[in-house]
Amino acid sequence: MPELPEVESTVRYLRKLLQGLRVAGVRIHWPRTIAKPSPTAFEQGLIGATIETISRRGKYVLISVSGPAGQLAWLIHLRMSGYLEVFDCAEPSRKHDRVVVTFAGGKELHFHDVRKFGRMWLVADAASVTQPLGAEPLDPSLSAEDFVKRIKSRRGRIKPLLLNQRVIAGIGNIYADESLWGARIHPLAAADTLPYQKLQALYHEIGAVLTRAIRMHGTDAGDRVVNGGRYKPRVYGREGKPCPRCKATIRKIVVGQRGTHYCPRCQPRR
DNA sequence: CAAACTCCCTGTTAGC
DNA sequence: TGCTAACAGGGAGTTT
Repeated sequence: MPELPEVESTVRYLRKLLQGLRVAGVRIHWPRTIAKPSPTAFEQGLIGATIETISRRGKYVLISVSGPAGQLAWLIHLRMSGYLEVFDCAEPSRKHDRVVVTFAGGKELHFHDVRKFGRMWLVADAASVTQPLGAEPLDPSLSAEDFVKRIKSRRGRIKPLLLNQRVIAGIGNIYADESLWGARIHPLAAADTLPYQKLQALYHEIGAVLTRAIRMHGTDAGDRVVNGGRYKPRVYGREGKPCPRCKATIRKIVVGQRGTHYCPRCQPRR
């Protein structure tokens, strides 16, 4: 599932291939992919526009385009199973392609999304979509103190907090489990009672895990990611296998309706 | 405010 | 072999 590292990899990939191209056409195979505006308005707004900058906010791909109607923000969220692939020349739409954008010169961007949860927006201001997002975990301006403050100001268990995009943006189920394992924190720990040092460790662990995963182009956890990730999870998806640190058997529980993996020895409760 | 639940989706897998 | 049901999960929305 695409989380921050996978989205970041995708952004770097798109940046190399799409910058400066002019949109020639749009094929929408699954209209619900277009969250805003209507599919027709999306198509009309994009055609003739030029790709300027490509960046990331949380798990959103942000593409700024300039068209006859001025500056617009094209946002893409891959959700569960989406991925973006660029082709050098015309390519027929495949089975799970939901949106295909063609460019002058022949290149094409295919949005492939088996589960149909992925969404796109074309809006005047990206912030209208990304407004609710919390801090960027890799932004240098987010200090350990800020992070701890954000977490401590909330009640509730630590794992659902990490998954809450309004608190910290970009962390999904895999990297939440990986970070908590790294910081030796039990996923059910009450966030506001965790010692300062533990949360500081978590802050550093999140940065380290995400950075390492970006370097590996994300996780190879079944669902496909462009460029094929090589990040190997330590606990995620490793139920019943030995903890890489202490060899205890990794356990899987449900926290906030999400499968949660942890080491009962490294991450004791309380 | 927290947490549980429902919905959106389909490929994969377990069970029979 | 072939069927059905459970499951996975990001995020929005609703209910407890």
